[in-house]
Amino acid sequence: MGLPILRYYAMTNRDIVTVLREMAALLEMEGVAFKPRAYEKAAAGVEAWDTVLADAYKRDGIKALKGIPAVGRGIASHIAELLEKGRIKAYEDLHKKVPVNVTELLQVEGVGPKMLRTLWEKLRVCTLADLEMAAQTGKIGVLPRFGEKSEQRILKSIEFLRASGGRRTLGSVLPEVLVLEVDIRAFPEVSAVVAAGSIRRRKETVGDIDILVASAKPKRVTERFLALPQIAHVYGSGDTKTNVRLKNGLDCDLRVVPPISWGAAFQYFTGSKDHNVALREVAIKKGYKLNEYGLFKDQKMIVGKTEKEIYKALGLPYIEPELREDTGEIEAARKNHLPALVEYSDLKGDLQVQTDWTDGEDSIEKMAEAAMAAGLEYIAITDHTKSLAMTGGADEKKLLRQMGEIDKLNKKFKGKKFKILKGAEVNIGKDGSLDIDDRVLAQLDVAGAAVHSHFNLTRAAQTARVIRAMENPHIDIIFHLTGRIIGKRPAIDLDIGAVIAAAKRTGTVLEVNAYPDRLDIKDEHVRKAVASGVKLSIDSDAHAIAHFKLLEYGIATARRGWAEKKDIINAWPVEKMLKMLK
DNA sequence: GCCGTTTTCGGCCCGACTGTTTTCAGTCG
Repeated sequence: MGLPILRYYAMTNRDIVTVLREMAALLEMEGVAFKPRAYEKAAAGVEAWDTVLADAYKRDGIKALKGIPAVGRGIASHIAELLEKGRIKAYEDLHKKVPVNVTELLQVEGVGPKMLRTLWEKLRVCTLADLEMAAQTGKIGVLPRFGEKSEQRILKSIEFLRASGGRRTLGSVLPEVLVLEVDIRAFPEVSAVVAAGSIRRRKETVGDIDILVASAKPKRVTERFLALPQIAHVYGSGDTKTNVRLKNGLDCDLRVVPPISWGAAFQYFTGSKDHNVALREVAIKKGYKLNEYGLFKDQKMIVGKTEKEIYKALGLPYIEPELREDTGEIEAARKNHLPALVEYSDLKGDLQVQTDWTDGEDSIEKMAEAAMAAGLEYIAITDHTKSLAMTGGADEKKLLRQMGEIDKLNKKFKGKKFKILKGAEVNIGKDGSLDIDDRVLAQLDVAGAAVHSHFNLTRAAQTARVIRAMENPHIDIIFHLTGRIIGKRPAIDLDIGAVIAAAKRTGTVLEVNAYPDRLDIKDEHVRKAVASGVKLSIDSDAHAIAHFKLLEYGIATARRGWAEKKDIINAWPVEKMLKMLK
């Protein structure tokens, strides 16, 4: 892994974040006060900022950098130096003092900046390989304030680090978590159990599982938990807090709290960390102290039983978990401007459904029946088009034939409150052209278009291509705009601002694809689209009857992007929805 | 180094667990 200072050109936001994080750690090693946290916050600010800083800086200079939250004069000038020269002198000076591979080594659980400093001073540990070697040869256990157990723990952490490889999609984790919840709920001493953390906030990927339990007998609960068959390794376990690795490779925290503190604990362990920090600052300003046991005035507990009463005591309305990312929700709450989020029960239709006419598993009729059973009132059949030959993509003739089949089925379903709409997932070519003739597109109820190839064009080319598809007078929706597959394929390089502006101008809807590996467009793009007045659809992209339940993940993504029912066209009745389309 | 419903100076979130300690520093969330 090369150090960031070696990349002289094309400095990405990610590179900047990495350098700022390293500076935070290096300052911490030096024992410098407060600065580490300032650099951490600035790194988080850049991470959440989605304009390309290299471009913004070229255009607007240092001003573009100081607009980022938690970036002030000092760090802005560091970033500018990095963008211009590919290096930061202050970073290099720090790195010279303790020349270790900070980013790599800090991934080792239980190893922090202070330990790294000692390990370097005494043993010249610079890399993960150095650390492993030192631990294996017993050199760490004999250091002051280290011991046999520290050494074993480091080796175990390195092993896990190599084995796991990071976060998993919410969709792949949630079903397993629900099983775990059921198992724990069966303990007789447990009065409540719930997965908090990023799972409750419905973040698209999950790094670990936070299970919160209310019980008056924490020791007994912990014993039972540690005896569960899902557990692979115990990192640590105390009276109220236990940390384990599950057999599925994920880490899991169990916290047991007394029922009286349930609300405070639920709030605290739901996070996000940044939301909590901001909330505690609100508490301090009001002369309170907020922790996982309650809201306190001096030593006296004011509230703690429910989340609602805590927010209320802080002068705020309840904030939905999906909003708790410290991206303006506390400010919005204070002004009573929180969005009325689209609800999980709000969807009336699904506008992207594949069938056995192309690469789906099931017939149009079966998909329709499954959608009805899922409580929907309409679906659009959107099979692939001819460019996707491997799926048996439809040409104009096949589409017309399918429309006839849909007419027949709609007659059959007459009397039920359900309608099958005629649609297609039209392929967008390299230049933005479409592979279905306009005269046929005009006959569809819902025409979606999507990118399925040429993922590596330049930003300008990708952006122009998608906008050209939007400008077609028949294309109603762009499906899975960026084409990303989480953890496997990066998003195509798009100027999201330009795409959203074009969607607004052309009256094109953007899809929130609910498939857990896609979630495309993602939460922050939803927020931008909504802010620009662009309408969205939340679609399952179902390829089988079981897939309608995936809509939940799309709704979660829309909620995380502050979307309301009025922004989601398939939360509307079918007539109103159709009227909105081109 | 950042930031402002007390503030352009003086603050900066809070608690559990571990290991190596005889009272606490380091790490984590």
